Amino acid sequence: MQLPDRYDPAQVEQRIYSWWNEAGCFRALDQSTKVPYSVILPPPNVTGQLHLGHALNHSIQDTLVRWKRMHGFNVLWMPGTDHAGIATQSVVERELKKEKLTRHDLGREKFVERVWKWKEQYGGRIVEQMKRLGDSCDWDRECFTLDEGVSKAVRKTFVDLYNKGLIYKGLRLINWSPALESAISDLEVEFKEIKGQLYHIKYPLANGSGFLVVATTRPETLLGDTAVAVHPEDDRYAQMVGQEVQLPLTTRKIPILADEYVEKSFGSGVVKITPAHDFNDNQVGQRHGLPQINILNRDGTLNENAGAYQSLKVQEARKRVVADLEEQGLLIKVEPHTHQVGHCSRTGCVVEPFLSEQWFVKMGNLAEPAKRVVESGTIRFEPESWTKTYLHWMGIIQDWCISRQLWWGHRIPAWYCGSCHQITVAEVDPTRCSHCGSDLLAQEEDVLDTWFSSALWPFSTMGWPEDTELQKTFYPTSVLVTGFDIIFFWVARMIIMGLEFKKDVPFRTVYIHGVIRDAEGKKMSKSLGNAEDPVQLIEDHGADALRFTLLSQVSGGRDLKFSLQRLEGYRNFMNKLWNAARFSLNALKDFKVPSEGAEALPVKKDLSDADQWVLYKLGVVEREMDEHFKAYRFSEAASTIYSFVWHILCDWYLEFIKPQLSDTAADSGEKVATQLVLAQTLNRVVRLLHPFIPFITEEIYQKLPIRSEVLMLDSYPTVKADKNLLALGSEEVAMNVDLVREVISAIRNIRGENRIKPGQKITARLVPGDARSQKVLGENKSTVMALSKLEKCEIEASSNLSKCAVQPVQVGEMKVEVIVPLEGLVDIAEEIKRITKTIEKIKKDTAALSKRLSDSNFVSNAPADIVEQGRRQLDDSKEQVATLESALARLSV
RNA sequence: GCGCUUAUAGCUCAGUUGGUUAGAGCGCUACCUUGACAUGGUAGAGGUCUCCUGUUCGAGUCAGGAUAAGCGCACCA
Repeated sequence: MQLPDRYDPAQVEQRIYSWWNEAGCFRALDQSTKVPYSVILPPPNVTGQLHLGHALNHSIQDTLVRWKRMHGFNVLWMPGTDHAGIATQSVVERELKKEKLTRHDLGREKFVERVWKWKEQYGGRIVEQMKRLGDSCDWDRECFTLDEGVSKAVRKTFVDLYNKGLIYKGLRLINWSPALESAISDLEVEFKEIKGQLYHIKYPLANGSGFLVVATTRPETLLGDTAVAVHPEDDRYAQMVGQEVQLPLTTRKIPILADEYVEKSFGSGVVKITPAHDFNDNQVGQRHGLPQINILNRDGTLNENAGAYQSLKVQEARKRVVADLEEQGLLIKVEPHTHQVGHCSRTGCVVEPFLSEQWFVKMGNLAEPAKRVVESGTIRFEPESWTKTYLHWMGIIQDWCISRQLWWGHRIPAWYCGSCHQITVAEVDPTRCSHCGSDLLAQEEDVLDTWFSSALWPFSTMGWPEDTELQKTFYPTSVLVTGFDIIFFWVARMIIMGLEFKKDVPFRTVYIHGVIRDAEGKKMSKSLGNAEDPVQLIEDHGADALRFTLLSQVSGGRDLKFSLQRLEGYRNFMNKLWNAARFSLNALKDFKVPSEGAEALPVKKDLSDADQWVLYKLGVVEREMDEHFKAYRFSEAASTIYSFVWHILCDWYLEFIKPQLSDTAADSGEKVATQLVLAQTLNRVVRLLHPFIPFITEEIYQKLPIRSEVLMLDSYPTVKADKNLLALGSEEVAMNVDLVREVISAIRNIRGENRIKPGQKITARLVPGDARSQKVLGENKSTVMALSKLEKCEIEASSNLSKCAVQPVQVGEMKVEVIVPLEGLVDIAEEIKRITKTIEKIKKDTAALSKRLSDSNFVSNAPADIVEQGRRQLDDSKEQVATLESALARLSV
């Protein structure tokens, strides 16, 4: 079988994915004797396109899930999409706008129909993109937040919470988005620093005896003022408290009151109080029983309470109010003033505090148990530092405004009675008022905040409120993987709802990863134009390369910077792996697969040092991979296996075995053993890599002589499970091979530094300093010769350093002097430079050690083995320097 | 204001419980088309681990402080 010399992911990925999917590899079992492992995918918006943030989030989950699946768990990765109330409604409204229509022209029913049509047409797009990435979700169970089952769960939770008094409706000051004409929650408000103005305005005293100066950033809201306030202990104004001021531009007189909320030192120390348009003023108003005057319409224009300014937009009204004040001589000064202004996170418009009837969830009592499960460690954040942020937020939590004045979403299951005006809340659409029995019922127009249904996701997707096997098996889920930006929006609310309705946490561990930034560290966004399209990246370089790039940077929840160069680097790694497989398959073409397959063991006496070395290294790698995975150290795991493949397998092992496995090499027990080791190693390497890079590994696996049916369903290699094979590698032999490598590197170093052409055959003299080195060199002479291109290799007992390059080599106790006679080869000056440099380096490196050893504190207090180790090392270094100096002396003669 | 995070090579970052001479990728320099791979190979250059103080025989790692950058929450109208 001929493989192309370049790996082409486009030829592989989609074919492999369909094959897995059709074979049912992604399916979870409702019931099984296997240990369950479940993850719910944070449902992306149906309107969404896969971005790098998703790619990162999904790569982590897919890697975890594949790893667990290979460990024999019954794995459920639950996929789904979110109806995303505002986002989706906006998309369709924009579509309508092109037809010069608004949603009101269509009416609610027609509009919602239209959104469903849009969803049917485009909602699958992001799911298709997820498949390109390799997500091994159980697609048969895919959910949508407006599905019938999920909707049932939403209704049930709403009704339950209402009946428990935890959901209420009330006239409250809420955050209002004039662009959406809807309420939004506290979390949907983003504060941005705005350079505005602070206007100082005269408020004349009603008795005509003077005026107060009020400083405000929002002069137009004075039309809704119902008081001015000063600090109770402010001597400047003490005698005025209880009097009235004449509110400018109106005919109203409003009281001067005292409240601790006022800061004496800010501005003039006098604050206008506008209870209907400011959260702080609202509280002051409640304390003092002030009236609330709403001056805004739903669209952000001023209403009839604004008199002459009615129907102006806020900004326009502000200009006019300021101009009028100035004309009346009431404007004292205008100062530049930077302050934080709330903006709608969806539309970017300025959020208005707005008085309106909304539905709320009472959070206080619900938050308590949700705090406790994190405090007690029942739920663990990874990294742990997010615990503090979570608890802080839970401590200051406000009631959650859950009603939205939208049409797309879960319509609130509350009905208003036309005759008794009471509210009926029910899971099933009622025909009669539960209070008076009238059939004059009208359902609430508002829908629920999208996050309300998301909060139920861990169990609503598993069939709740029905009592399903799926829940018994998979709830609570094992781990939740998400970004920190939705800890409050989503994670906290899932914990609250899980505890309330399932009486158990929704997950045990919350793994929080960082945010993807561009190469300059800027947040990626469409508007900045720095967002890379993962689908394009997959097309250019393959999903595996993209996944590996992302995972190699996932460490401790830190943000990661995306660079194309790095992606190309890992694309190259895929090619390297591919070619290693290509070479190996060729070297194994006459390999006779033993009947034991993956269980087959080579005959111990036939194993070469290189074979034992690679098995030993593989064992170390497998142990490390296990530890890294368990601790969510993705970048470490990625780099561990990367360097094994490139720097152990390719750089050395394949080179070691080339002569033995060449087409012309004779058959022997040793060759068979090496072939078996190679076949086993390759098999284990693709298994180790599979969770990171599923496609290329499966493709290679399918061509391997030793394998079972499907890689993704094969087991994950662990030292414990396969101790027979890996036990054939020994640390002792591994050290021997390390010595051989060091010797080869030393010869190459001499060649390189002395500019000896690669084609130039040279002689090396190796002087072992001990019996073990002598034996090792003797047994591996041909390997040394092949890999350092020697014409002749002498192993001698004594050194003759005359006109020679020399390099001392040491591995553990084994010492070798590597000598290359230079007569007639090179300019001696180069070698003098090289040796001098080496001596300096050794001296510099051991300076600190030497100092430490001469410190009596260290010698008497440090553990004996550390001191002993240091002494030996210092002695060795001195010996090496002596050798080098001797060679140096003879060079210049 | 409260809280969190980060500072290691030119760049991007690893570095787990304190212990040999601090690592990788990219980039850079020189050489090499050697029968898996030029998306490659070999060799090399490049670091006062931000600073100060402490704990310790020993600190990139632990503690305290400073500086700088980033983020979250709450905010003075």
